[in-house]
This record gives sequence, structure tokens and C-alpha cells, in this order.
Amino acid sequence: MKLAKLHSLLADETRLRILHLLLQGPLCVCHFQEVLDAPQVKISKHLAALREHGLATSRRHKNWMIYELAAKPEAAVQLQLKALAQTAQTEAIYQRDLKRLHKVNNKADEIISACCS
Amino acid sequence: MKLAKLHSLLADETRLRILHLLLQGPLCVCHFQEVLDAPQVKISKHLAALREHGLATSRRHKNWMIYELAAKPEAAVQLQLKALAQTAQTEAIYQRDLKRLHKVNNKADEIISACCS
DNA sequence: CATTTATATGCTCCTAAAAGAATATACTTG
DNA sequence: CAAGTATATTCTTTTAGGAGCATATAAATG
Repeated sequence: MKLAKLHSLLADETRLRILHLLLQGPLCVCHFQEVLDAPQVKISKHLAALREHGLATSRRHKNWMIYELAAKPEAAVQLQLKALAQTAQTEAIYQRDLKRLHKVNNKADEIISACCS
Repeated sequence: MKLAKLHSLLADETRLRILHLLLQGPLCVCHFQEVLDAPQVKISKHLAALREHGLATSRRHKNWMIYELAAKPEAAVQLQLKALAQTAQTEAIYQRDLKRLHKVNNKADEIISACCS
């Protein structure tokens, strides 16, 4: 993928937040909806964009779709994920998302364990 | 600057090429026009965008405008410039730009030395 | 097999941003 | 101070992408 295209994928806060959450591990679509407090269509479309460009993969588990970061992304993507992990520490919204993720985890342990099995 | 906004600045190949050239040192607008083979308006606008968002600074020398990377960019920007330097090594267009920059340098030593004085 | 739950897709609307033409500004030099 | 050179700005057109509604698909469950 061309570098400019990669940046355009990263030029949307929702997708950045999704990627940042994925750095924590695999997640279901419903988790993103809840943590990001965004409608299902929006989440689904952004996940599709990440998947179609090789940043994430998805697999079905029962009738949940589980998304995770691509196992061996190209070098430029790896660099960007590192940068995201680092920069997210300094922006409040990403920290807020982490907190909300943990709450969701607690509320929905059964789904989480389903996700990761 | 928000991370998504930063990426949107980097989501344009012309701006990426400009930034990559700036990693080599200060340059005049006319250099970008020649190396990138792009019209003056286009270059000028993209430089303005980089300047307005704190990635580059400009100063006048005679009637040339000399652009250079900001001295102390915010951390996220620094990370991105590093990533750019690295990723540009693997994309042909940035290497081509470097070659053309050196040709221009040879042809226009008087301007270059003016730029850097 | 009908219904519910979870997710994806098609379509439309709307905004942002890129490109180019024309013009303006700033400085230099004769 | 007139003319030339280098760069910036304004205005318009065009295009890409995000949002949301409606609908489709896929699996689970009674």
C-alpha cells in the first residue's frame, strides 16, 4: 500500500480508536459499538476499511465477528501501530477508551472469552 | 494537533514528498516545483498547509521563500518524520525525488547557497 | 422453519479538500 | 519607480469520503 493511502486510513479518529483498542487484543464488533458509543453501521464500515486494506482480519465465532490486528502487517503499518501506541498515551480520548474497554470486559466476560477462544 | 488531523496532513503524496525532501534540509519553493514537477500553486498551497500546522517554517531570502522543517515539532510529528524517512526508502517515488533533488542542486548552486545562508 | 441477534451492504446526502485559472503581493533590479 | 521574478491568495469546479437510513445476510435458538 502506498504511504499516502495508509495515512488516509489513519486520518479518521474512529479508525484510530478502533486500531488502538485492537492493540489490546481481539474484539467483537459489539465491543467497539459500546466502547466508542457509535452506531453499528459506522463501526462496521470502518472495520471493513481496515480489513480490506490488510490492517485487520476477521473471523466468525457463533454470530459474532471477531476482529484482530493482522498478524504480519507490512513494515509501514507496523511503524504506524507503534506510533499510535505511543501517541495515544498523550491524548485523552484513547485513555478514556481503554477505561471503557475494561468496564465492558467486566460486563461481558462471556463474550470476551468467546472472542479469544 | 489531534492525531487524526496529523494523519490527514500526511495523507497526500505531494505533502509527503515535500516533507521527505525537507528531511534533506531547507529548500526554496522553486526547488519543489522542479523536483516534483508540479505547478507553483499546488506546491505553494501544500507548503502553506504544512506551515499552518506547525510542521514547517518559512523565511524570506531576497525574493525566495525558504522552507524548512520546524525546529521542535510535537512528539507525534517527530515520530511521523522518522517513519517517513524509513518508509520512503522502500517507495520508488521518494528515491526518484532524491535523485532529482541532487540534479537540481547542481544546476542551482547559487540558490541553494542562498537558501542555507 | 420462524424469529431473534449480530453484522454487512447499498444508496443517498453532505462536507472537506484537491486542483487549476486568474490575480494579488512582495521583493529585486535597472 | 517601472518591470521582472518568486510566491501567495481567491474563486470555482470536481472528487473522495464519512454519516445515516434502509435493507440484506448469516448464524442461533425456540
